[in-house]
Amino acid sequence: MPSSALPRGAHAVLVTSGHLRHLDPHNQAPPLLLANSLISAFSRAALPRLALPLLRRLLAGAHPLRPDGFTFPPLFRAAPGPSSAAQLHACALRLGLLHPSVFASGSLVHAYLRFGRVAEAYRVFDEMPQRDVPAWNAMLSGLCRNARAGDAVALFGRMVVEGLAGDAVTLSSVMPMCALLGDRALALVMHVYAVKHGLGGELFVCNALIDVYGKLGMLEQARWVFDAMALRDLVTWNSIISAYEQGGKVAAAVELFHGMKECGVNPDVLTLVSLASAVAQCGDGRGAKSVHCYVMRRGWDAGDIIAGNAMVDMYAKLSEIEAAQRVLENVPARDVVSWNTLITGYMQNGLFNEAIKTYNHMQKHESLKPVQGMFVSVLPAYSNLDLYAKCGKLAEAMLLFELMSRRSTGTWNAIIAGLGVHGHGAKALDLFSQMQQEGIEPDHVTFVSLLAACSHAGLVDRGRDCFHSMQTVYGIVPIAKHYACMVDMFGRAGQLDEALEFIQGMPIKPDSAVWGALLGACRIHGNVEMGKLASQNLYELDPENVGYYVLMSNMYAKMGKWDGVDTVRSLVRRQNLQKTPGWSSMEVKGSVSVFYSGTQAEPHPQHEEIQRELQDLLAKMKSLGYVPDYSFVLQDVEQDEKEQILSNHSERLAIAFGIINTPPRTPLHVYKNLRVCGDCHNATKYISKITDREIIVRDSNRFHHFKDGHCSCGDFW
DNA sequence: TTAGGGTTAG
Repeated sequence: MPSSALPRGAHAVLVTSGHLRHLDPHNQAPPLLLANSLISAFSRAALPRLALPLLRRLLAGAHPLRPDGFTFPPLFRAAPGPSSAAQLHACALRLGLLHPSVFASGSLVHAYLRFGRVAEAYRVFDEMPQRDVPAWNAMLSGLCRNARAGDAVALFGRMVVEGLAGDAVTLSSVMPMCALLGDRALALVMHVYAVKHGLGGELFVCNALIDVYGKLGMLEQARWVFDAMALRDLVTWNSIISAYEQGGKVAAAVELFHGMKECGVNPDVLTLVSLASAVAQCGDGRGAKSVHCYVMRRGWDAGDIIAGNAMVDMYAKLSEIEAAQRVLENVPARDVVSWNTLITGYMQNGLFNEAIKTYNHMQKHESLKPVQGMFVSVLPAYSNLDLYAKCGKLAEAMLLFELMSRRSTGTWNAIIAGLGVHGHGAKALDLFSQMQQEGIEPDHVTFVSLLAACSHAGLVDRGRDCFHSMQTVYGIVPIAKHYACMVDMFGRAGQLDEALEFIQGMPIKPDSAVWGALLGACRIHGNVEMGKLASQNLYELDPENVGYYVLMSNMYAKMGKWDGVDTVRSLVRRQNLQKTPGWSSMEVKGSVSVFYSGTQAEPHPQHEEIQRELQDLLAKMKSLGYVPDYSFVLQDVEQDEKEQILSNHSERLAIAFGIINTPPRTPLHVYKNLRVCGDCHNATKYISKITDREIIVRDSNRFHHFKDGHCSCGDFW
């Protein structure tokens, strides 16, 4: 019976029981060759348990054989872990079989890198007397797999310097690094390299190019590569569809999906993952259903965790939370990502209680530890965004905080700051005591939050205590920021003389934040004389900042001191000061739009609509009694132009954009880089009433929560 | 019936 007719298992039994030589008396093949073939076959079948004993049998069996250069590469490939790779490495070295064989060394490099042993791989690679292209490729691809993008690109450079031309494998290994590094120029260079080396038509190279261009947002280039391809496979289609989907061109992504089917290419899980994200992005509920059906028909939702999670994410993004939940319940091997997706979905839809319930459920029933940082990352985000958005939801944020198992100083700082900006000074102080009880060491950031909390809540004495104990108990030397908080605290409470005295007693030079706090307080309380003192210091410390001139001018105007207004204006004119460009951003359906004050060289795509909305609002505001406050305009222009300038402030553009692009009564969240001007502050009160929306503006100073014609900040302008 | 390297992901 010829040995080739034996089933594989029989080979294994024969070989491992020492009957190799007797396997087949008619077979002329030398026993070593036969053994090598078997080792190779087993390792290709990923059966290290069968492959590795063969080596032992060869070396120490009844009839020992000396392995040759062909024996080790498949063994390296089959190594189940780094320690067995190291043992094989030592064995090959002992037998003198490693470095003479480029093949063996190259595959050992690959083996080490599979287990993240970069240093060992480098050592073997550097010791190789000569290296061929596959050896370079093993090193390059391994570095890429270990996310060592910089090293990989550097090594590729070394290869180029040594005059060795890479091949298609080289390029498709290194190309993804451009995306990881976010390096568009490098992507173009690699593309040129590919064309120069005649690899521009290689399937894998093109696929990698499309993927990289897509990830870097270079859709035109991705499309160009795609269109030029003579042969496309599943990966090609997946890459181009994903590129369009990630780039927000969802209609094109869906169209390509149909094109793919017309070409007779069968979609796989990854195709549907992109498609799910595309239909979710364009709010296509019906599309979502058909994507889900497609996935179910193939059983992917039950069998493939990525597909299942993608379905959860899709429904969550469409605010179909119940559907998301149902899908999740049917994902058999739910992991932390699955839960995180659902919880994030709840959060995005404002269902904080559901999020917390789900979180509890996950911990109780799935014995899954939340990824370290899952909530640590969510919480600060919420203290800055959602948390502030819904003052009433502060309780839920606190609950989330309670749920967190490991709380660091940073987490505590976040929740204390969150409480502080909403005026819950006393609660912030309570939490601080709790923090002390738990033995968490506060840092200087904690005290900035605490002092700001005291300031916002008008707790002057408590603030003074904090400032004191910070130094005596914790040995933290106050920095200018702490002093500025103190000045702000005295100032808001109307204790302007205290504030000034405090500044004069400072052991360090007061900076612009300190004087700025005083100026702000002077404006609130209408103290022009002290305001002058503060602004003079500010003009010296921060002469470029027009904001202080605006405040001063506004103050003079409020008091009817028009000559003061003129003086400030001429100061601004004489120095030819340019206002820091103000911008505001707003997030609608997960994408952020940024608006700049005034007319733009490149107007927003919805410019006309936004202007119409603003005009419409202005008319309604005026009918309710709104009077524009031109003291916030320093430009010397006609009155109607001033009105135009005011209503084109970036925060108003953002608000108008939000009104146009969200359903009625959806709360609007605006972030502004500068302080909201007094006129916009007033206007936003009216807008909140007219549109019956909550409008939350986070400016460089604080949160403003507008609702039903009022603002939570309580400042009067 | 003898050998090493490659592209897409929630």
